[in-house]
Amino acid sequence: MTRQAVADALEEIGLLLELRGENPFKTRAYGNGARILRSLDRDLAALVRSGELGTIPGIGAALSEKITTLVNTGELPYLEKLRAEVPPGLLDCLKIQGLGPKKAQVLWSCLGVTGLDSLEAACKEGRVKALDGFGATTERKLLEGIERLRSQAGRFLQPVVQEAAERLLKTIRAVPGVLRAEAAGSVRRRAETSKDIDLVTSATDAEGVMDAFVAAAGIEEVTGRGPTKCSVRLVAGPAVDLRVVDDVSYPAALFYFTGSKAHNVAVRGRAQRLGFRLNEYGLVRNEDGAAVDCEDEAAIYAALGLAWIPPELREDQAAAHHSLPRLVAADDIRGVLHCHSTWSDGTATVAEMADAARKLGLSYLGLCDHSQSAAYAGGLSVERVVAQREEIDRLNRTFGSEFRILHGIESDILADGRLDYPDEVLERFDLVVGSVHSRFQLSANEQTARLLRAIDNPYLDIVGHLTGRILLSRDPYPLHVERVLDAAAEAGVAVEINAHPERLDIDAKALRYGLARGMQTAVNPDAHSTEGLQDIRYGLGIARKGWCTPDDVLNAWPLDRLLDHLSSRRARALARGGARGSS
DNA sequence: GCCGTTTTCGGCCCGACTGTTTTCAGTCG
Repeated sequence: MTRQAVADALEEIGLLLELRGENPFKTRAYGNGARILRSLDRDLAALVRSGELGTIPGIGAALSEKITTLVNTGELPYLEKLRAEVPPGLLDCLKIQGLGPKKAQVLWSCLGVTGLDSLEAACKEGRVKALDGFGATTERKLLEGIERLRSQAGRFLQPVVQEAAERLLKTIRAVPGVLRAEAAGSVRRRAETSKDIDLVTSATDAEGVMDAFVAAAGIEEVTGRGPTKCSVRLVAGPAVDLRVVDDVSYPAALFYFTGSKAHNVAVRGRAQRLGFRLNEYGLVRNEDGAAVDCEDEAAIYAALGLAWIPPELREDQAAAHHSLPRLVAADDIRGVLHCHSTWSDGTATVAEMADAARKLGLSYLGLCDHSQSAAYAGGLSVERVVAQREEIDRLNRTFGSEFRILHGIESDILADGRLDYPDEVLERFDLVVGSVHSRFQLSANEQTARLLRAIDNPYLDIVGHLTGRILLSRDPYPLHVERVLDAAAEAGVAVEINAHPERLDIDAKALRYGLARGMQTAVNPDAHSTEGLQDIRYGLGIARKGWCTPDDVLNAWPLDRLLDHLSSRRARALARGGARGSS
């Protein structure tokens, strides 16, 4: 059993125990265990074999034994027993914002709620508001929550679909006779979430490819199979469509199944105007019915007088543009800004994070742990800020010129828009990220005023996760996004692309709006572990979808340029603030 | 359930907000 699957099992035990009303510290121990496993950068099976599991802080005798059983046998009787005692649908109910285990337990025991359907019925019949501790508002919010959950059902985050696609492609490419194979659809376009996975391949032996495909690991059921198309559903949830074509048709098929629908319509329209017909099998000249020889996608675009359009841009009007930007790519990234360490809620030490960044070939690491008002995340008091600085200075002396840790902070933006340290503390940081972590329920005007005041603070360098959204789970808070981006562009404050796959905040559309007004950005992994640094690839997808060039991205700049920018930006902002007599 | 240890059991991150109350419990970050 994989580390991820074991972590999921521990997490589920924690939730089931909570629903049974167990000691909260016991349930938390399972949740902690799941988090520890997810951020572990060692081989779990090897840890089990060597008996070192119990030496990991947070993993004691009980968890160690259960993890060992899961790894060795793939099952756990203890978990099966818990599952039998709690209705499975009750876990779905916990995904509703504002409904925790205590209330779910009451709904189950008093009203017989066992899932979203029975909860919806109970709400509509007014039985929920009659319960002690519940009221009409709660009942209404539960119904809204059910509605939102249903509207997002069947969508999956990038780590799920990207990794499944890569794994299946590896299987397909290993089949004899396979010439080309790629992911198409929303996965290739790097959409924030995907409904399903589309794979396109060219092969001399379609049957052989499909045989290997349906035999791949992680497939729950085969839902359809014909001569050119095979559909399956994965254990992880998403459906996968595999299309096998001959190699001549491959470029057109890849183009067609990559979409988006709007992009295909635009390009087909252009083809029509130029006297061609474009479908999933190829590009055909109308006057003589001859197929145009296109050995790859670029040739199709070229035949229509267009440069090849990167899949990330195939959402809107890209086909109407004559020149496309040189999009930022993984190779451009020089460093990371905004990640955490054990000084606050990260799982790796500063030295470990720095080491991981160096191994990725990066030349700087902006460490931005949580600030003092983030008590839940172990935010740094002023004294600990000073101590952390000493540790960072000490480490920097060991690196020489090839690597540098920047001492930053992720400072909470308070409800009134102030940052949560006085200026004399803020000025000591190399880098200040400001983020909203509380008071999401302010009105759009209040939230906007809050962000605008933060942007006016001369010490703020980067706005963190602008809208607070959590994909598939929490909507953005009300905010006049464009007004905030206008102000950030004006003040020279960057707005990050939070690269965590559950956030991807800001989104590509807002990013493009800001960039067009001169705003800068940074692709920030917001990593809480060494592994989390890898999330930068999801942020790059958004950057590219937002038409972002390397010049727009602070962490695509060499360290010298970044440091010059940060110091001159602050000097300008202080001069401006001084002139206005505010701070 | 984990940890640290006064080696047998008590403390475990904590403050703010919401909706329900009339002083608080549940949820969240």
